Amino acid sequence: MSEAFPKAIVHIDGDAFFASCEIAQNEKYRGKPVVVGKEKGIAIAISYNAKDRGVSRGMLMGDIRKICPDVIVLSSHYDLYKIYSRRMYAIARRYSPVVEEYSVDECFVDISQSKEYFETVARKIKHDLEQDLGMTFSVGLASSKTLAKVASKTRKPAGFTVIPKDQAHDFLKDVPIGKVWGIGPSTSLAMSKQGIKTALDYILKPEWWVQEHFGKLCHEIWYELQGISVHTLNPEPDHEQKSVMKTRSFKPTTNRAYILSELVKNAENACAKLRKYKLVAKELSFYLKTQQFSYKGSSAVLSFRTANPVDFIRVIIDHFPKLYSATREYRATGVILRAITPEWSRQHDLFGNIQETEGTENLFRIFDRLSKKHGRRTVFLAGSLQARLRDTDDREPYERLTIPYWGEAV
DNA sequence: TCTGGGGTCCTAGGACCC
DNA sequence: TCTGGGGTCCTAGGACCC
Repeated sequence: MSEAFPKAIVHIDGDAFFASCEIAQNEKYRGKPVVVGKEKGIAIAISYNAKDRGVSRGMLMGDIRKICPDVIVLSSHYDLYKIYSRRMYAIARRYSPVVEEYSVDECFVDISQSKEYFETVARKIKHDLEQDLGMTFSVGLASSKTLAKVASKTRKPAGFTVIPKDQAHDFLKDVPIGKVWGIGPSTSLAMSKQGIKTALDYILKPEWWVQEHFGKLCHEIWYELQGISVHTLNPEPDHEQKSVMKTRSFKPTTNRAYILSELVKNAENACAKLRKYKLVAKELSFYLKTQQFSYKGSSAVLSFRTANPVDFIRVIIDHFPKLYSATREYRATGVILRAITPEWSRQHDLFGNIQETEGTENLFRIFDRLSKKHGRRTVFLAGSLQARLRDTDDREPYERLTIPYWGEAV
């Protein structure tokens, strides 16, 4: 323990992580401009080499080829990135048991218990990561998570930055308040109205003032930026997921039937994801997003757990009239399933709802298998047909079959 | 980043109950 | 009957993150 580091937190950030994983797998790509996202037609991840050539996130593949003809375009392989991610966590755990798996390409490590100099340990972690994984990492060391994040961001890629507590002011005077972890556009705007431009401006405000003008989260950030740790690491290996969501944007429209069918499709896809991971859900919320980016939503709690879209679609159809206005243009819908538990935990309820829903759920499992065999979503509910027609260029005729009790499949 | 998709957490305000 | 004050639970929506 020292003055400079009452706690010692390391933040590790994989540089251009998805692209770096691809390069680590395939040495022939090293040093070349690599872009991941072929399947979506836009750049999801960009190697630093490609970044230097002017490629940016979200850029269309067509435009990328124009400015960078020798670009290597790859599809994304999330399973591969997960493997590298787990290796990253494992390497961090060589140095401390307290590792927070923050995201696929980032983690925090609390090395406060280390006997060596903190900086030496942090450098070793970085060295091991780069040696073993064949890619670079940006690493920050400080006495709080937020400050460690500021540090790792300071130099990229392959940066190594240390912010001792007593030097926080020097670093923060050049950090725009909106770049701080947890301060988004809205808070950033509110702060600039109060004359706060940089992170230093912010921590120089007295505590009472911060509490009076901003919420709990900002109050915590105020401490964190001074190097006083209030955000403890969450070392739970893989805390289970709390929600599953499916959303999709489309060309602005007022077409009621189409919007409803988008919702049905999202519900189907969300349930397919539940079934894939052998999960069931009890709560549903869904929303419509207007052209002006405002949201109108609704939610409901079912009396039983299910992965059957029909159960959720019933609710959606029920609530839809409350939300939809014929005079508004909409650009997206979303379906969120909450209160998620593993399938096997499902209890039978008093009214035997489980039987009823299990019957059709098995049907969906058969559909899942058909889809696996014959390509994505061979079979789906007629309610989402309109949403699906948009996706296919080849209007091949669908065959409809009517299934008793819950309507038509196509 | 004139704006994609998948997540988490916080909070204002209504409903309901003393 | 009208009234005040306070607590809890829930929902809808906001804000942020990667």
